[in-house]
Amino acid sequence: MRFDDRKKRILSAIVETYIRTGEPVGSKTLSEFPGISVSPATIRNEMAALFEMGLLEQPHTSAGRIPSHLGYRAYIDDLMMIMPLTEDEKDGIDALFNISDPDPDKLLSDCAETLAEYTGCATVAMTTTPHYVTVEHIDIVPADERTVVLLVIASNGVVKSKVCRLGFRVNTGIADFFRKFANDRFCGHTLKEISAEFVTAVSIQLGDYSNVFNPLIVGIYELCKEVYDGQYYLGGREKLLTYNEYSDRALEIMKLLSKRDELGPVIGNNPSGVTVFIGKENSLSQLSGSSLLVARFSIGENDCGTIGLIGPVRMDYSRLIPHLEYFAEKLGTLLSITYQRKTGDENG
Amino acid sequence: MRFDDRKKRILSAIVETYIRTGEPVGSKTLSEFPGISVSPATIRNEMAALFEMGLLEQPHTSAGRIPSHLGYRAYIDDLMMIMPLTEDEKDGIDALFNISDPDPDKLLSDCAETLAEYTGCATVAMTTTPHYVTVEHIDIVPADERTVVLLVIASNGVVKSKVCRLGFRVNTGIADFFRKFANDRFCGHTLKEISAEFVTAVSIQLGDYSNVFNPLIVGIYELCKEVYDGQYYLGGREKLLTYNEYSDRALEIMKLLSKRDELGPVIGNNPSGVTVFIGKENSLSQLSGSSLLVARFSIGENDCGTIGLIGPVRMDYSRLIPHLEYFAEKLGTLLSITYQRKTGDENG
DNA sequence: GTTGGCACTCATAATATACGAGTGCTAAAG
DNA sequence: CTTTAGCACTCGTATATTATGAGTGCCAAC
Repeated sequence: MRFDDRKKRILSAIVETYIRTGEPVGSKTLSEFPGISVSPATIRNEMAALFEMGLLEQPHTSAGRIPSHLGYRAYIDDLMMIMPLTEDEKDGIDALFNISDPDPDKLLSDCAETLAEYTGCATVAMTTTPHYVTVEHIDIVPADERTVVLLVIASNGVVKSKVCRLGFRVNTGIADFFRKFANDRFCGHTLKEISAEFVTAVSIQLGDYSNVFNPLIVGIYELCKEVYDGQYYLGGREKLLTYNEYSDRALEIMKLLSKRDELGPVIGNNPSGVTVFIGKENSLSQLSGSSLLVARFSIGENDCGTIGLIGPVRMDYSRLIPHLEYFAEKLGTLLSITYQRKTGDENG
Repeated sequence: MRFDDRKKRILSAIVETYIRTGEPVGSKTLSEFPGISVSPATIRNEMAALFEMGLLEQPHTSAGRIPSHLGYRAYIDDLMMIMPLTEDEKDGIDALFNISDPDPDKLLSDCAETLAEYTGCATVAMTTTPHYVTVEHIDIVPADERTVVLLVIASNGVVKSKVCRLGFRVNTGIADFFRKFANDRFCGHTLKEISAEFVTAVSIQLGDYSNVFNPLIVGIYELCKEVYDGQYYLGGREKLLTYNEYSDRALEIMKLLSKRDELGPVIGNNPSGVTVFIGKENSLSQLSGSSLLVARFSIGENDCGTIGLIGPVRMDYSRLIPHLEYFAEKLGTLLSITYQRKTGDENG
């Protein structure tokens, strides 16, 4: 049984119609398609063949056909026509990101929200930090009599700060001492290395001052952890409620999405470009009724995070895939404004 | 018609049973209540009286009664027995907040999430900044060749920082110049005053350097705005899906909650203690099927924010009110660890 | 004032019937 | 060999009908 051209056209028509209407597609409907000019009976024969090939399913005897997971897969891999974004569409998306001086974290959470609004799907946005990233510099800035701001700058350009209140008055001498101490002990170490044990070991080197400086040491640990863990934002989870596929599963999925531990590994380990997981292809059983689209984004050559869409299997792949791709690209571009590392160019 | 003791006991029993079961309560069920030892017929007479008084409603002729909004109001204001939290319960809540060195913003968002988990309601947590709060100090810290960290310290003790990348190399001279300039222009002004116009006016005073320093000036503006706007966090919106009251309204309510513009004013303007809005008492029409509990929290004497619960009108007020109150109290205590202002005590 | 008795209401569930979209198969036409 | 019309069959959905029972309101008796 050959997967000939007419079968392909019929499968495409079924997938596209089902995505649009949510109703099983029958032979009569298909016969009215422009590209398919044969009688319903012929189409029924073809559909029976496609069913044999595992590309279609039948909810019940007297209903039309819907695509199986394999059917979607064939459609996405071979049949679908991806429409490149028009310049107008690109401009529209660009306008959503029109912020003068984006804070990287805020940019990412905004992106999750915007992407959800734009696609009607739930979204995830997360960053990942490579294992080789090290602490490049630590600074401590007296801000108030008993308040300092602690800074950790990582080798990938990420800077995090934290306000620490101390039990004693801070003068420049103390600040200078601690700055030197902290930089000596932490700089050059990878973020991954800086565990609770590592920090304890450093702390005891302060001897009698160990207790006094403990809030600062802990602060450095927390900042390193924050940088290494990266961000994890969700957007538009409530969008799922608009699909009746989720009428009684929405709560379960919404809970799952907020579990970074579960979703993070699934989303974070993907090649560049857009990857599609259709229904049962998802490793998490709770997602078997959903499709997951993920796209990695990068700053220059450095892969640094993922954005993802979660929606019903019956989602508009041909529209969403290029849009997700463009969002990822845009995000990388915007982040590189903030994260471009120092270059040889030193004038200005 | 007197609102005598037996009527009160019957109303209480109806409210409590309805809250527990979600089903209209009938005379037979009530007759089995320990505190009510009269026959169903007598109870029916009393219920007819309570209905006349507007305290009960009847979904249809052959169903039991449910409390009207007035009925809930009477129950909450006069009849309900508030159970003070046991020490065990308090310890349980305290344990949820067991963080060594809380970041204030994170503390608030965690609180929203924890409170939702604890109560099964959707939650809001927000801070408000009084109009009189001023900029106390601005600092600029070179962190990297072209990177500085900008700090704004407000007179209420809130410190916010932001990383700024600049188009030129920063040395201590430039940093010192800008620090002095910024402090001269901004310190002492209320956060409210620092508008876009104010910032533009300051910027042009830099003359030829206006463009060069613009990212920093804008950064200060954004930080001031961030402090003045305060935080707004939501928690556990998906909890609403567990109540069938929301079966078809969940999306609408979930969208409403994320609109800070709409909910903020309603939640932010309340006296201290716990305030209860039952169903139609809410000024937002979308909340007419929900009840809203809000509690203000404060640092020392300074009122500084609100936490709120949103759930079905049929919520367990007698349990939730004291719990919300304790959460607010706890939050104030924990925040005061971070936000305690400098005192006369200078040793250490 | 309280209670048992009883007819009445009405939401819910269960059952029966009708409808129709869509199929698979067969046999005839191309 | 492919395509198509015809037709009996399936089965989910919609509609109508009936039964059930929880709960009420009212009345007369205690």
